[in-house]
Amino acid sequence: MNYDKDIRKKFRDYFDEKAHLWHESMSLIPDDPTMLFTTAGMVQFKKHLLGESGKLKRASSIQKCLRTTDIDEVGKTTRHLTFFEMYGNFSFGDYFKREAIAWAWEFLTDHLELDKEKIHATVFETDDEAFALWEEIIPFERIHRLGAEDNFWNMGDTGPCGPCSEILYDRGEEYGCSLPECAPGCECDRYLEVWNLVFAQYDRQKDGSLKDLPKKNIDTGMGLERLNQILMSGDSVFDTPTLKPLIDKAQSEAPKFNLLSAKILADHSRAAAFMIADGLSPSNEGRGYVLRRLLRRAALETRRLGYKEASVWNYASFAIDMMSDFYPLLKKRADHILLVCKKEEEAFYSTIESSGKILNEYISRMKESGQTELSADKVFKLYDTYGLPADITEEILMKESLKMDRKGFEVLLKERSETTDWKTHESKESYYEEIKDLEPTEFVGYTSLSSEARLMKIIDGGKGIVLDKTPFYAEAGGQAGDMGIIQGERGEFMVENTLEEEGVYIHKGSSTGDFKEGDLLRALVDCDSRRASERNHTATHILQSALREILGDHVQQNGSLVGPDRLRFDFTHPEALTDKEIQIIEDRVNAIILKNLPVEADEMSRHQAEKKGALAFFGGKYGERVRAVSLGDAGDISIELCGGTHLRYTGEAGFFKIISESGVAAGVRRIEALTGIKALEYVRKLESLLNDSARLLKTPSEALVERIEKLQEELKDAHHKINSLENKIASGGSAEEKRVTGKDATLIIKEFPSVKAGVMRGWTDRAVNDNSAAAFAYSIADGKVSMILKLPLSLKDKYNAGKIISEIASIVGGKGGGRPDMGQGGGNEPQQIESALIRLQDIFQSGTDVKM
RNA sequence: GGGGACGUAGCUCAGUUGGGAGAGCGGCGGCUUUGCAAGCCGUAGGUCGUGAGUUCGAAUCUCAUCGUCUCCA
Repeated sequence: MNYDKDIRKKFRDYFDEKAHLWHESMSLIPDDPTMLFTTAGMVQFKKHLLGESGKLKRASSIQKCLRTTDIDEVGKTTRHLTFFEMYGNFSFGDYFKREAIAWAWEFLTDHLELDKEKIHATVFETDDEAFALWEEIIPFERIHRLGAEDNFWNMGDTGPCGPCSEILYDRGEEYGCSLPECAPGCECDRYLEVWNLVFAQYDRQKDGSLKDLPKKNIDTGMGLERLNQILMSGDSVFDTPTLKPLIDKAQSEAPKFNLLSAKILADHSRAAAFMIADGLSPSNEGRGYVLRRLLRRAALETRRLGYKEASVWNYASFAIDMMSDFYPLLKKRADHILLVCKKEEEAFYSTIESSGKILNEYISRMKESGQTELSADKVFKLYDTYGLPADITEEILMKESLKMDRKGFEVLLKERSETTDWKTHESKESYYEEIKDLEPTEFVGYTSLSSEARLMKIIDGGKGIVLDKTPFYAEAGGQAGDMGIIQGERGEFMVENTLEEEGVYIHKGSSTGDFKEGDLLRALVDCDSRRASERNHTATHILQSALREILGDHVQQNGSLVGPDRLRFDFTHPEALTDKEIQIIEDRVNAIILKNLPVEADEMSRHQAEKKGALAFFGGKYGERVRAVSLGDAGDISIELCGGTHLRYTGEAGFFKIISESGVAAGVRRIEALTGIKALEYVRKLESLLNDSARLLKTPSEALVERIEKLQEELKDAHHKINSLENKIASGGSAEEKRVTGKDATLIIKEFPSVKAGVMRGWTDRAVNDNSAAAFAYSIADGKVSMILKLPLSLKDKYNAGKIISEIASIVGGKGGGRPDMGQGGGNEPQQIESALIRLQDIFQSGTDVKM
């Protein structure tokens, strides 16, 4: 038996037979921005479990999941993983405890032939119903009542919750902790939790009390790796078909094998591959940071395994090969995944290098002062600010026969993680409560831009209205929602945006006049902005096809935004586009537009669309019936699954112009472009900019560049000339200089016209050098005095220029300072300059230093 | 969402309580030399991220802003 493949099939078949609707695994990245990742099979059915179900009664799935709460346990225990798959069957107000228990039992014992004698069950301490149901199957000694911590499930502080029942497998005493009290519920490895059956029967109120749910749900989850482990009698989840080969690979290839590192690497590289496949990029915040952390932890382990260069990608690649039978997306995006891994590893290595430099400074300082242990706060600073893992710090220190305060570091780390507050984005506004009883809106906007409609409900305090049918396109698939107007007999509603929730279209905006439910209205989409959006949307499809044609098939959509003003398209590509490439792409897109090819949208089955080779955006959700938009005759330019609205012929897009190309993340580029009138306006703006510039420079626009180059040169020349002239003025005209014979040296004083401080400095330098005298320069401009005093070497020990200038400056109402041989200062009372000069001469004549 | 650090020459960076914008590599010119990342001399190259403020004076201090790096469930 192929433990992996065959069991997947058995599971699906078993629940198919029990009339469950099979659901493909959803993305690891849920739509819900308050959730970091898909952490369980139920995430896909969250709405159904909350009682928002439509017709769906029974469902089953194998869901890819990611959990990082126990990331530090991975590899150390027999059962923790960050990425795992979960079998699950679900009932929404349909069957309940009896079936859930009986089927789980039947599947495990009849279909997978687990040893019946070794199966235990746990139930919530007060759940007599579940206990009785189990008693029909297994002897009561193997049924255990456990408390809320193990056997009561909550979705949140309020909402659906209920007791659960876990099926455990007794692996035998040799895996136990050998404590006398060892029993199901114990932390040790003897009783392995296989399958958790959740009986969602209550609705927790705000006051904490429990109310019976009108529709009770079943939510079950069984870890695929754990099940395989039992079936294969493996010691841990790493002894299963999707992880063991990665360990073996490390054993045969790594320069320095150790099992723990291999396990961590196996888990993390696999998780990273899946995350990237689902469109995530490493970043320093939110979900992207979790990916970065996984990749960096993996990279650290490759170092422990003796690798000297980036090699996580090598393991990710192997994981992709093993898993792409079930997750074809992995294979499809393999190049991109490996590229992202490599880039992130390289980034990690360069971080280590630059933070290593700082560590080296610490080390040389330690050696100077004879310290042997690096303090905890330094270790922490290196880690927290410069990204140098403590393990690497220790490794480097050890080479220098030094130590670090690891305990102190860990204390700081703990303090740190306790004080942080980590939130994901705010939950997007939901109108679910207000619209849950409404029928889905009929959308007529593919074929028409206006429609008679009946007002079904006014929501959001009058800022939203729902109709029975509408021509307004709701924000989806990157295309912006429509704007327009809804007219009634007693007023108008200006629609600013259109949203959709559960099939109900919500027109957002403001009303002038009076509306009430049941009114017959006329809905009119703003034609211009809709057309503008359509131009951009069709152009996006053309752009995608041109990119694939010109850059290669590795180009995959990684997000897009289509509004009336512009379009934005993100796609996978390893490097920045050259100007030449951008031009070729622009040319190609415009060529397709000019051919005026037909754009057609057809509804078909998903299977049919796949057969035609339609491109599906990887993060998109598609049901069984899909809409395929094809460009060109029989879709020879492109076919994409798309619910958006489009032009009828490509020619309607008008002029297409790329306005920017930039990077979004490693391996992901972003193109922004304009179509139609907007593109024309853009070019016009450039044109007038050019014309204005040309007019200002009094030159034909063709000669603009040449003219600017010439002007720049002239400007530079002029600067040089001014500089040398100012210096000449400064050095010449000795008549303006005043010489005062001091006690220890001559003092030369000179007044400058308004010039830069640099010129005065230059003069003082020369004056001091040529005459071995002290030099004082000053100038008066804009009601301010500025001055410089420079002393010859011979006065170095007796006089302090900084201090002298400080006193002189105070006379003119300012401050000053500097070094012993040179001081600068100034003030804003030029009328006092004479007394300042007198004081200065006084100092030199008397030979007294100024002490402050 | 919250901490921390950094933006100075083409590149890597230095610039020590505010007081002459620097080094190394690279570029260019010359000399020397037929040996692999050669040597010597000279030279150009900077809105010190951007904007405001404090000050006689800001790369340096304060605030804002943009960007990069990094840590945290």
